[in-house]
Amino acid sequence: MPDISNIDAMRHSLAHIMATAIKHKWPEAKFGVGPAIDNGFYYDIDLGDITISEDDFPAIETEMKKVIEADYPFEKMTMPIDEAIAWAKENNQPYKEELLNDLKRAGTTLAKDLNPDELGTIGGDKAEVDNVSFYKNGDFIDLCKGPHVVSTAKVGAFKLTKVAGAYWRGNNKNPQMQRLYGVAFAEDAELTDYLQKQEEALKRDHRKLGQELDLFVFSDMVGSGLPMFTPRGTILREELAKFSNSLRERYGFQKVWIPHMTKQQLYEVSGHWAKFGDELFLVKSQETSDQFVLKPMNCPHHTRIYASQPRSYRDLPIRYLETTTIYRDEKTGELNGLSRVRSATQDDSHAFCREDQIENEINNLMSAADELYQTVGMSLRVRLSYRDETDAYLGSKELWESAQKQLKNAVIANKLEYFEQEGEAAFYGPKIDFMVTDAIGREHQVATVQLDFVMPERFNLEYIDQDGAKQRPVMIHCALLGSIERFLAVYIEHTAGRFPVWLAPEQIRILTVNQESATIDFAKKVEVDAKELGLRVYTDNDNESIGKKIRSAELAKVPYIIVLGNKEIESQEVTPRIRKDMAVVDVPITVRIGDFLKTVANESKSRVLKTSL
RNA sequence: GCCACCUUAGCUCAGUUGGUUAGAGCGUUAGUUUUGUAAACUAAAUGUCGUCGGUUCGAAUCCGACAGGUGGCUCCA
Repeated sequence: MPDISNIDAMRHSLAHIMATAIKHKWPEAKFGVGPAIDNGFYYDIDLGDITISEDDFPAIETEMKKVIEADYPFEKMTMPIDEAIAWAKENNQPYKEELLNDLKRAGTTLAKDLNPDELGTIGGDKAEVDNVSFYKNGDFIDLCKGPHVVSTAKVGAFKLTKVAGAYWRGNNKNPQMQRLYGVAFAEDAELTDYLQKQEEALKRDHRKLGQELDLFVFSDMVGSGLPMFTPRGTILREELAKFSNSLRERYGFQKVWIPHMTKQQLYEVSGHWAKFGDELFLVKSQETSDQFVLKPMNCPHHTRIYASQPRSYRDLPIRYLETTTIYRDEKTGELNGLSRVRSATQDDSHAFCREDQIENEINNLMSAADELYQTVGMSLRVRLSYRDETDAYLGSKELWESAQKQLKNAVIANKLEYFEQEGEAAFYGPKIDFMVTDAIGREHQVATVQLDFVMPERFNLEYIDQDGAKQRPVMIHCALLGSIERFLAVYIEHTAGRFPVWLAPEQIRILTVNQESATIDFAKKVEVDAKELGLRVYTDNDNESIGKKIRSAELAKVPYIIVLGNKEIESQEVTPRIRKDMAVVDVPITVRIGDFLKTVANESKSRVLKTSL
């Protein structure tokens, strides 16, 4: 049985075995780096004009199995670095040669200049600079630090998964190599298990569910990265935004409204034009000579509202809130469903406050965030991102230190799980990043609260203090959901489309047993009663079997299904069918129709995750 | 933006080495049935085979460009 703790060595050895197979098939192959990674391994390969596709995988895997069955020992050899360079030259391995030359040049400072993948491949310990190590398995020799398994038969279960382009040494100025990925585990069962989990994740894919549940669409005519939301999807967006807003309105935030474009000048002042100019959508006026831009963020606009009149220290904090769409011209290759789009809607807010008010403001926002993520049923932890000792930051050091302390106090006061990281702050201020873990264990960054010392400066924002002197306010940016699109991408996959009642586009589906007018009239009345309570309800009158109508309601993941027929007309009671994830008990319960509707309406209003029925 | 792959009905997908009027299931529509907690029966309609151009006697099929998508790389205020 293979040694489980040795899994990295197994994966790394598989990278070598894959390289061996490639070399057998294409002797002219030039190799880059081939490390072990989470769940597997990869190797970067340059085959000149030859492209490997997934169709080649069976042949490569067969060749790999031959190497594995031959059970060649992995033999370690060391040689002086100059000899190694000569070897690389002789064997026409320019990438290895480049790494070795860097290694020689960098000497003892090596660790800083090479990334870990490269270190793993070439043998990067300071002590080994003079003598680098090679590993030999059968007829294949590779520059490598190791470690490896004893012999090629000891590598466990593997599968080649995909081929991708990857820039040499991760730099897009460098040529692109072909990266072959594989997954590998010590035991066959683990590999099978992993592949099954991948399939599970695929079933939850928000792009797939978005189509199946009729939530959002894309159109070639509108363009890539520009999602449009159907009536159902729009309910999700609006309920989420409404909730996010209400959590802040409680703390004195007021709604504002800004147009979605502006003159270029606004971003020249804010500094975004110089820094992010190539991500801005430009809009040309046919009437004037002004250059317009679609807004890629909202803060500069909001400063204009703040600055529209003189502010007293008594007025602060001034808090603006707006759910509004921003536009960024993302590179096409980076777009992805709802998680990376060109039009994103932020539940954005900006508080303008005094330095001594930071803690209280952050406290409020943390409390709002905590409530929001508890309500949607996702566990939250936060990262406090501080400055480091370099001078890459704007604003006085005292201000930073005071602000960082206030951030931390607010996080502790809210009993949030947190960790601190120096050097992760933005140049304009420290921040708090929100990370949530979804139902299948993946962590996503959803939103940030950021302190900003720079924008008030650039826009010359001020207030008058008690001595009549002009002072600079601090700006606090916050989006609790982040972008609604991105949040939905995470949330759809978290819930697998089974939304809680308050978010469900359709909360109750009424199924009629037959098409007799008594039944239809009764269903109509129940529907009207439900709508009066503010419920989202749909009646399925189709001339289909009740089984089929239940099936289609279940597939639509409607929280409550009620069947209406003569029995219900007589008893005025229903036995609601409750979506499995919401039910607390397993037995069906019969309730009076009016009580049922009231209960659901209450659950919707109080945003519960489970039903009390 | 870069590399690889993909694009056939509303959806999921077949379509043999280029060869007549391009198929299936689900969905939709119509009729029959009047249904009791996860799929009733019968019939019908539906396609610029992503777009444009090329090769060919002939293109869904081969080639090119463009658009859109997928997986990576690079990026993400």
